[in-house]
Amino acid sequence: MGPVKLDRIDIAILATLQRSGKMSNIALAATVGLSPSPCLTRVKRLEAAGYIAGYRAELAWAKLADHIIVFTEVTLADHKREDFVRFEAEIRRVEAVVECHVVSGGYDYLLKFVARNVAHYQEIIEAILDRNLGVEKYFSYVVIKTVTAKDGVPLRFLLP
Amino acid sequence: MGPVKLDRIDIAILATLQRSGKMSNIALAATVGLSPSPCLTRVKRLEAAGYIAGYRAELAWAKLADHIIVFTEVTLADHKREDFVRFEAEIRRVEAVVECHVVSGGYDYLLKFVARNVAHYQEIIEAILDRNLGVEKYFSYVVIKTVTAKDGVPLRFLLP
DNA sequence: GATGAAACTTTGTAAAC
DNA sequence: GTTTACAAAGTTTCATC
Repeated sequence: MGPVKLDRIDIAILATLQRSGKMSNIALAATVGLSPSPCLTRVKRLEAAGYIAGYRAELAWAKLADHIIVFTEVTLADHKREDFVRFEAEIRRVEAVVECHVVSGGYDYLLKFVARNVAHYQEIIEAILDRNLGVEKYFSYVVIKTVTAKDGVPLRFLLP
Repeated sequence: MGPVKLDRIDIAILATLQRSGKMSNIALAATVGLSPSPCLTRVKRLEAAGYIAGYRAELAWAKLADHIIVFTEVTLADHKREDFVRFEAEIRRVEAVVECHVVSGGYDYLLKFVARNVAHYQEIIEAILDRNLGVEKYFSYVVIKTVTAKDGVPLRFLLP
C-alpha cells in the first residue's frame, strides 16, 4: 500500500481497466503502448498499492429485474453526535440503500434506494421509520428516467 | 440477446461475478457448485443474452486523487419537449456529470458531479449556465461524507 | 448435467540486451 | 524499458458417460 508515483502509462492502464476490467495483459499492453512484461509488472504494482479496489462484472439491471431508483432527503430531529452514529449504523444494514451521503445545507442525508416498485419502496421507508432512528422528515424523489450513468470517472479529468 | 430463464445457479453466478469479476472459471464453478464446463457455458450464455454489461476495474478514487462529489438539483425555466431534449443532450457532454436523472416532484433533474474541489465545481456549473440551457435555478449539495456506497445491488433482493 | 483429454491462450518469471 | 523463452495455470472445445 506504499505510495506510488503515477506516470502517463499508469494512468492509461487504470483508465483502460476501468472500462474493460477483463482485458488480457497482452491486449492491455498493446493499448497503453508497452510490451506485456513491464505492463504486467505495473498492473501488479497498482493492485498492491491499493489503487485498484477490485474487479466487478457490471450487470444489466434493466434486463434482469424491474426496479425503481429513489433519492431520499432525510433530516434528523436532533443533531447530537450519537444521533448521527445511530442513524448511520442502522442505515448501513438496509439492503435497499445503495448510497448514503452526508451533505451540506438543506437537509442531513441524501440516500439512494433501489426497490422493486413504489409500494416496495414505501414498505422499506416505513420499516426504517418504525425503528425510531430520529428521522424528523424525509422527501422522496422517484427517478423517472436516467439520462446519464457513467460507469467510472474520467481519470484525466480529476488528475492535475 | 434472446430471453433466458434464470435459475438459482445463474443468479449465483451473476451475484458472484458482480463481486469478483475476474474470478477464474474454475473458482467460480466451485463457488456455485458446478463443474467448470457447464459453468463456463452458463457464463457465456449470460454474456450473450446481455445480462452482463461488461467487466470493470473499480478504482480507489480516494487514494488516486483529491475530489469532491456534489449533488445538484436543477429546475428548467420552460418545460417544452425541446427544452428537455436540449438540456439532456448538452449535459451528457459534461465530463464532470457522472449521473443525471429526471425525478418526480420538486425539481426537474438531479445531477451528480465529480470535481477536484469546490472552486472547480463552481467553474463547471458556471460554464453550464453560460451555455443558456434554460436553467431557471439550481441548488448544490456538497457531499461531506459518504456513509454507504455499495458496488452492486443484492440480486436476491430485487428478484422475485 | 459430470468427467477427462487435448489444444490453445495467458500468466508470471527469468534470461539477455 | 524491450525481446525472447519457458514453465505453470487457466480457458475452451470435444468426446463420452
